[in-house]
Amino acid sequence: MAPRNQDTKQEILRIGMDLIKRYGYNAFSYADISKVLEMKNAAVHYHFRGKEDLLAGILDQYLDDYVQLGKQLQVSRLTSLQKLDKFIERYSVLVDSNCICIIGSVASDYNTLPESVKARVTELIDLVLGMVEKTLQEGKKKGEFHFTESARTQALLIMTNLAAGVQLARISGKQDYVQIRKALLRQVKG
Amino acid sequence: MAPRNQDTKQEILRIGMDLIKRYGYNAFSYADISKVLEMKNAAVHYHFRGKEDLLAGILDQYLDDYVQLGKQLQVSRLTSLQKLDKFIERYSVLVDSNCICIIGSVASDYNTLPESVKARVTELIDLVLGMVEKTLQEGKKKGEFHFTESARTQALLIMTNLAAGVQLARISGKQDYVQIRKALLRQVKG
DNA sequence: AGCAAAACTTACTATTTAGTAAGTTTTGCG
DNA sequence: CGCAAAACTTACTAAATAGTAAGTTTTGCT
Repeated sequence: MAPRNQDTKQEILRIGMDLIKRYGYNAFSYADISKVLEMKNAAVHYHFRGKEDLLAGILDQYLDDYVQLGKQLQVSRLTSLQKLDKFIERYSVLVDSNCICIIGSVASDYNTLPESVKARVTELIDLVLGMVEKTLQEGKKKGEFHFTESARTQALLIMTNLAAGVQLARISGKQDYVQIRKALLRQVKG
Repeated sequence: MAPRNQDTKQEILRIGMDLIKRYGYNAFSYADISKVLEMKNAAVHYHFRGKEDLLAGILDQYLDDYVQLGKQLQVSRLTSLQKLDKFIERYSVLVDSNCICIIGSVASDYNTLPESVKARVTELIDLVLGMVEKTLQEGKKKGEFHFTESARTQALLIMTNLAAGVQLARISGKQDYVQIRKALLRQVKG
């Protein structure tokens, strides 16, 4: 049975995020969400005035999610490699669920996004890129990593490999993603 | 003035391709095309029965385009590096025109594409990936390149760096793309 | 010039879309 | 219990969408 009451807003966010990762921002409607919840369109509008607000909510939650992950990693005793792997693991999950990453999804639709959310997309990319860069920097200092590019550039390379890697995997299969994953780890390990 | 007659079909393909690279398959309509041509919706339907057929036509043309490039490179006296650069140059042009590559665009929308065109997307990826792989292989044999991954894997890395690189560039600016471009060239040069 | 095919326009349809206003039910709280 | 706010449903718009059928114009060819 579909959840009710206060959970509904969270459920809408969850379903919306899944739809974006699966089909993209321009390919889902309020009806898609309300059908899953066995509710009416207007119920979704009650929680989020418009699709614009819904997207903003989804991005905000995703931002929070990554801030959370960042804090977790900071207090953990994981090696830099393990931290990087926790990040990469998120992409592997996407491949197995036939999805692409939110960043890649909204980036592809960027020119069609409402102006009010574009800033959030930039913020999200800065956050994720910063996290990877920091982990790389730290790992290099500790002697775990041995890449020659700047940490920022190496983070860019990893991000693009993964983002496009999951996009490719939906078409040509998981094997290509696996190869990319292995190769980028070899790159940073040196 | 908008072109007429036999050129119209080609114009529709050109405009459609531009719209896919700029906004994505799900974010443009027949009206967008007919407006540019100063014609009616039905005129576009005369040349392409449905959006599905239009997409198929666009992908076919893009396939032809790449086959052409492949032949050109084969008979040319360019070094492997110059060949690779001709390929990369296509992505630089995209960045400057606020577009992403067709492959990345349809890959992001893959789950929403009509079944009849999915095979063409696979074909396109195989073709492009094969071209890059071949160039890398050839360059390594000639001593121009010195990468350690298999040519296939290295081609995958380059493709994903470029595809996601142009997606990223629309948001965070050209500078990131330029860094990626430089770095991937350093990678293959060894 | 005449004619047939090609290249359109006119005039629609059915569906989906985001969104709204007003009314009803549910829920938790004093 | 009673009541107010929260969480919905009902019942709609208005606009955009892909698509179609039938009629008109344009074009190239003999």
